[in-house]
Amino acid sequence: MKQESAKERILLAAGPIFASKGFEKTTVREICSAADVNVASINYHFGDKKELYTQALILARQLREEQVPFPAWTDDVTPDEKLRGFIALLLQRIVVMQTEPWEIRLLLREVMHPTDAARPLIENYFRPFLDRLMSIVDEILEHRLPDHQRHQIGFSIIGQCMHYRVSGEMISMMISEDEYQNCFEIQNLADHIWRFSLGGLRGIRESIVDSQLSASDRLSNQVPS
Amino acid sequence: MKQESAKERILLAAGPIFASKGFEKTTVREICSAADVNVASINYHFGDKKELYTQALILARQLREEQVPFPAWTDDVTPDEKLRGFIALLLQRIVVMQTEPWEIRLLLREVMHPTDAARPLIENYFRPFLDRLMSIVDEILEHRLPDHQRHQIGFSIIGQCMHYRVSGEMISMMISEDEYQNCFEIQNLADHIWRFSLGGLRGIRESIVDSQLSASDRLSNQVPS
DNA sequence: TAGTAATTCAAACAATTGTTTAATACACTC
DNA sequence: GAGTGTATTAAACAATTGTTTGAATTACTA
Repeated sequence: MKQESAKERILLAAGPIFASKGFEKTTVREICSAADVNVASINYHFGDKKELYTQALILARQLREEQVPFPAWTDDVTPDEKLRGFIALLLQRIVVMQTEPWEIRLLLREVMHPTDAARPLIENYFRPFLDRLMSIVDEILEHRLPDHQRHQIGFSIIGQCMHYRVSGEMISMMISEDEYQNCFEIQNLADHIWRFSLGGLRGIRESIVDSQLSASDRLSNQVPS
Repeated sequence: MKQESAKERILLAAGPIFASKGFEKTTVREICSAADVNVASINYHFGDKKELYTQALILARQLREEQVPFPAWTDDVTPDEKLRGFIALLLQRIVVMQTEPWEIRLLLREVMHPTDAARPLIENYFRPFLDRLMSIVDEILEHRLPDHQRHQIGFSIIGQCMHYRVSGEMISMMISEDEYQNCFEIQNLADHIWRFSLGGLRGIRESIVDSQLSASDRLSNQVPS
């Protein structure tokens, strides 16, 4: 009298396993063991392993169709504080990712190995991050830069965060375990990246002011020689 | 009358294959076929597949050291210029995709998914690289921060560069092809990352000055109540 | 040149993989 | 309740993996 059919149990068991180990390293026997079904069941119900993976991907997408919303900031939150919140959120959701549900992790895995035509999915997930970030940058700079500069700034901030995901293992090997435990927690990292990026932004803002000044110099305020 | 011994041919053949497919997906038979040796040769000369991988990594590092030595800066180069040079060098080493030598791909693979073979790599290759960057940072700040902060700064700069390598695909999805062609050349990126990082460093330097001031306030300049 | 050590080779080995099979158990209809 | 189609099972299968074996060949030395 099991609530879920064998097919459902396989699908539900496969998702998290695929999400954490990927397609290649996941064995059908492991899935069947987790789903408590016979080894032949995958082939009986899904045809083959690949089709099961596809179904798991589809299921993940259905379950996560709606975008995960960003926190809504009230009006009294300063742009600087928003940036701090954004960086912490990015670190939390994409870098650590343990807190993310398996559906997201599975989809993200697909993102990292861009073999399939899952392009729109990628856009849907990452585009809001970048857009949101750039609008915060606009606020901080009190100025909307040309797109390519906005993008470069966005990638500078995202890149700092992503590095802890992409090279996280290497980083943990390069510094002492003690330092890693104490100084590379999410909040520590968010603080540093926040400060570093605020500095970078301020430098850019000042260079804007300079260029504007020099531009107005050239235009209307020629210094008499 | 072959110039290269079987052992050498195996090593030379293994490098590019490991680099393009990774350790798991590379089969010993493929390597042996490429090296034109018997299947048993790997085990005879190297013991097992894993040791061959380690040797290939070591070779990659040696070749890379010879190919791209670090520039020796003269005394009149300012720390800021050194940072600019460092960033450009890093970008040049890791971002260029086409005509990219297998040594880089193999090394970067190890960065993202380190195996046991990564330990000596870190000590001999990556650590000195990070140290170099951090010493430049020390010069710019005219102050040696605690290690964890030096590391975080180093990772912030390296992370910005790495992002264009690791997420290059996603980046090209986020921006128009036109913008990508015109504004994301290596020199453009180096300029931006350089400026952004200089700003970040300046922010940190000022926070040092502030904390030193407030520290001296507390220590020797107590305000009479 | 004879002999010994090092190397190469085809073949087999053991383990793991995804998949198939054929018998059995179950569920449902008439 | 017999019959029929579906579902489950243990076992085997075929393919691939890294590795080992033992004989054959080569290279080197005394």
